[in-house]
Amino acid sequence: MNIAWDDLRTVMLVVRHTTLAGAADELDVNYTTVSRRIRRAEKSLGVMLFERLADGYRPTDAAQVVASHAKEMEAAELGLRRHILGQDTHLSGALTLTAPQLLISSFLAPVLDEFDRTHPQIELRVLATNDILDLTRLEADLAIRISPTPGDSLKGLRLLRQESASFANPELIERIKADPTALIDWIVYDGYPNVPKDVSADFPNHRVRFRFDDMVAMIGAAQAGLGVVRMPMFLGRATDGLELTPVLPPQPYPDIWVVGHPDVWPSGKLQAFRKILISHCKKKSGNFVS
Amino acid sequence: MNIAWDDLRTVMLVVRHTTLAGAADELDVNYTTVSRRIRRAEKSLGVMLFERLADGYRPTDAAQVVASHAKEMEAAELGLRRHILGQDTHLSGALTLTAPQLLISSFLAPVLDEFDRTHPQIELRVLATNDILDLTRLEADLAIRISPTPGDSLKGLRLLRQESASFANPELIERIKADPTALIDWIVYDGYPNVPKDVSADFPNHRVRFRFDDMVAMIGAAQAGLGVVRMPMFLGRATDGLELTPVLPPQPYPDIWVVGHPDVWPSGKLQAFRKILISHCKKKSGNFVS
DNA sequence: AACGTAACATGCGGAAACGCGTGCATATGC
DNA sequence: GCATATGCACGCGTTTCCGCATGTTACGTT
Repeated sequence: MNIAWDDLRTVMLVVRHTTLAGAADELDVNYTTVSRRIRRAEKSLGVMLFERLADGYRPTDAAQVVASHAKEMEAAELGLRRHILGQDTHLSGALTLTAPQLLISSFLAPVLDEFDRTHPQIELRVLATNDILDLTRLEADLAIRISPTPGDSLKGLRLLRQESASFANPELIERIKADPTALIDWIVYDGYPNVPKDVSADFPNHRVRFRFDDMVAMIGAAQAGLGVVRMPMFLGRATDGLELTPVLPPQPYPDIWVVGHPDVWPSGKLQAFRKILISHCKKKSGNFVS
Repeated sequence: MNIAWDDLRTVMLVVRHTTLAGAADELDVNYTTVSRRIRRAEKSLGVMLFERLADGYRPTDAAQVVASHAKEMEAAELGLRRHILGQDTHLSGALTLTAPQLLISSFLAPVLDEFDRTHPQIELRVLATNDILDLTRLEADLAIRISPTPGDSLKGLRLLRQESASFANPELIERIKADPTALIDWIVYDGYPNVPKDVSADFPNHRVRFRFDDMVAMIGAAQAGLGVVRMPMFLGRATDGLELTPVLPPQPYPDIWVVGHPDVWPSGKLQAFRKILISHCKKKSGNFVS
């Protein structure tokens, strides 16, 4: 009654993906191998783990139990890997960073450039996504986030306090200036689907003209003059064809943080990155407030 | 940066055994394989794990870290195996039982006999030892113990309440009877190295003649007439050549329990064994008290 | 109805992992 | 001081495991 730990891991991944092929991808082996490992696991445990169906493997109750225990094992493995990463002082090898796309293109690019020049031995991988990656699972080593807090069980440093304001293309701004009482069109983000509350009393008439789920698209629409956009100060300033308009006076906006898992935080590579990042933020902090 | 779980397990076992050969035994592979797995683990983790010394592998700090996380993984694996065992209703396959040697030879043998006749498909493995095996680690499925409680986090049933008393060989008993005031020689157990406190007032003079660390040897000495022994009632009664003597009146003694891990407890095989065990205990309970 | 897709099953050849035997170093015992 | 035991390193032959190519089945589309 001895069961190979790798087979338990394989069972877990098949339960998670519901297909041999999916599990095989994550394991970086052929799905045939996954099939054989499942068979071996069933034999060692003396329990049927999956019903073989045309559209995939359906886990039995026993497989769910195996998967839940394997998940605990995986958590321990991740803990180990984080610990080893955190103790690693070498300034070489891979470093994975994640940040919102717009923050990278409009602000972080120089940091990446300087970091790569300073530490050419470190291969920096950047995951530019608005998704919140799971640093506990090491989906990334370090994240730069726009958020009021660093998040549960993560360590963080506040890099920048920032404000938001309203931006539009110059022609639209001229029109508004010419007649402040005319109806002002807004382009708003799905997350905050209304006209901002604190608009200036000088501009009494507003309506939502478009709602977008993507900030890049909103920027394009604003550049085309389709309306006024509320966005972080730094982003409006960094975007060609947009200018500040006093329709919405500057107001608080979630801060920019660099966050990481406490286990990984002390790593030499992460320290090195934070050093360059922080010095860059100090230099540029003026761009983020009025 | 992908590490095979079986390699982590192997590192843990080498840390635990300090030698390749020891780990290999437990893994049931050749020690050459262990050596190769260690090397592979060091390569995947990018860390030295052991100093190769003449008398074994000495773990580095990194190996201790690996081992401690692998231990968490092992705990999860054991949890899984216990759960599967506990859900198993088949009345076939292996069942491992542990009990003190003397309890088996003097009382439990008929239970084993009846169980084997009733369930010939179940291969019963009996670990006759005074050591407290770790049921959490599945060193045994079920234990019969002489103890005041079932023990931490284990489930248990009290099988029998019992008393102890003093026994000696018939000639010695005659001599004591002839002169109750003469000096009485005791053979005592290392765990309780003095003459019992509650000896009868009719026999005022005692001394410890021998101390033993093994009950079987004590019985032999008592049979040879070397002294009086305090032992559980059932044991004295079941031993040829010993008889009850009133030097020490019957007094409380730790109860006999059957204990198991709660995860494993519901298993069909365990239920079947307990059923036979309990009915046997009910029949024989008179042997255990005065 | 024919076709395409997305699953898994199966058979085969090659690569990787394994076990065994041997050799070397160090400690232990007579 | 020599024999023995224990523990690891290394090389070789074997077994096992794996990836690839192909076959099969179910489902959906045209």
